[in-house]
Amino acid sequence: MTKASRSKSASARDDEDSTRARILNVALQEFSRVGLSGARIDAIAAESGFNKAMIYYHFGSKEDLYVAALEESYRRVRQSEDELHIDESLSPEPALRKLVGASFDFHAAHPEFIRMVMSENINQGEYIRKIPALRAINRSAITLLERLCQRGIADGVFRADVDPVDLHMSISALSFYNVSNRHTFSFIFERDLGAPEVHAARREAVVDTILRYMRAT
Amino acid sequence: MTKASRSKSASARDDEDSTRARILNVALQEFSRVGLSGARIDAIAAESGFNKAMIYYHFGSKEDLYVAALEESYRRVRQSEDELHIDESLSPEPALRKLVGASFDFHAAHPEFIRMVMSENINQGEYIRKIPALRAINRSAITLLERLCQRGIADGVFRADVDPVDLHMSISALSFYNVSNRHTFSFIFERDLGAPEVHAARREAVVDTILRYMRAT
DNA sequence: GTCTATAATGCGATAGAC
DNA sequence: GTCTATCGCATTATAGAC
Repeated sequence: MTKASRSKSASARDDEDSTRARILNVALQEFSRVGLSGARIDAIAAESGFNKAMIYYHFGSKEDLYVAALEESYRRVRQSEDELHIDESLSPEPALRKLVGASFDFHAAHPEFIRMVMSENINQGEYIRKIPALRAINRSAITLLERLCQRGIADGVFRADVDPVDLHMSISALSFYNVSNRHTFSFIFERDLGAPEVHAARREAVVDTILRYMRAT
Repeated sequence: MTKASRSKSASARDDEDSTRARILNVALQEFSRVGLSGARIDAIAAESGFNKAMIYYHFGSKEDLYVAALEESYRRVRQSEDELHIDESLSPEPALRKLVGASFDFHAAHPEFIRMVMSENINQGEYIRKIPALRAINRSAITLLERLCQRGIADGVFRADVDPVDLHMSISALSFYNVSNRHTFSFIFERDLGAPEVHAARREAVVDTILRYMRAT
């Protein structure tokens, strides 16, 4: 959508939101694509249909815009996760199976988020530290796992000695790597991770890995 | 070591190697620290004790220098891996346990390699594709796993339906994430992944995850 | 709020001496 | 092979008009 095609009928407040939102959307794409140092304000201006002055008017600096984009991408993750309701009526094993599969699918569906996180780790977490709100946003995932573990332990189907944060880390690692390292892995092992059969097989392996890890011995 | 402190007594050929090697070392650090777009030729020149012209004389361009650094960092990985001899006299389970632990330790010990790989995935693998030799370098890891799987299946301790590349991917994912996502994860979950107890516990969890995955049912 | 024009500097790359 | 000096463009950021 070019700037010319934007509706001009909204209120001033809506216009302001719309301008900010549009710039933020484009910025998120750009930072995700090439990282903080690789991103170009010129490119964000051109793609958003505004000029550079507008970006500085709304966001102050390139770094502040990056922080806003980083926060926005974590917020979207949370929103997507909230839409996934792990039914408490499901028994623990199928519930965990569903949750791990959803995590794998989510990562696969949001490469731009994975790239933002990679970027920020390249930055050694310098900017995420400026957004304390992100802690609360992410820790709901742990609460969910804690309850699930408790139910599974009570039912005798899960082992009792697993730390939920550790479990979360394993699920994330297996889901994340598949997207984050796609290019180098695909090249080296000549296996196209994007191919549907490969993708499906990998999904099964990941779910299976976690389920076996949790299974009471 | 500053340029002034370098020995001047070596032959011309040695000097050339030394110059190239020194620039390459510094470049590897710089690219690993901030990625291709974040790296500064000025910084590499200053840190190596040479000037920019020397870098262009030996490597041609910033991108060519990056490719050389990328190749060098993969070569070092291989070298380290070669030093790990998985004793064929070990029975399959202890051997796999040792191999996974070594992979975890290796990743933890070489954050600069992990950062190079992250960087290159941000670049969508554009530069690694120019180094076909890297395929051979990495696939020896698969051969090792294949033999190990075969022995374990023959002994009846490993399941028979696991693809070695898939297994390699899981081991890498769990080892890699621990380093690659250290900053964001540590911040969000307020768990210092660098702390010795946390590190050791995570190592155990990773080894255990893979062992349970492979165990014959 | 939004634009054009431009300042100010950063940065990859090279010329030319030794 | 190595240096100094500098080119030339890219890029962040701002001034000032509307």
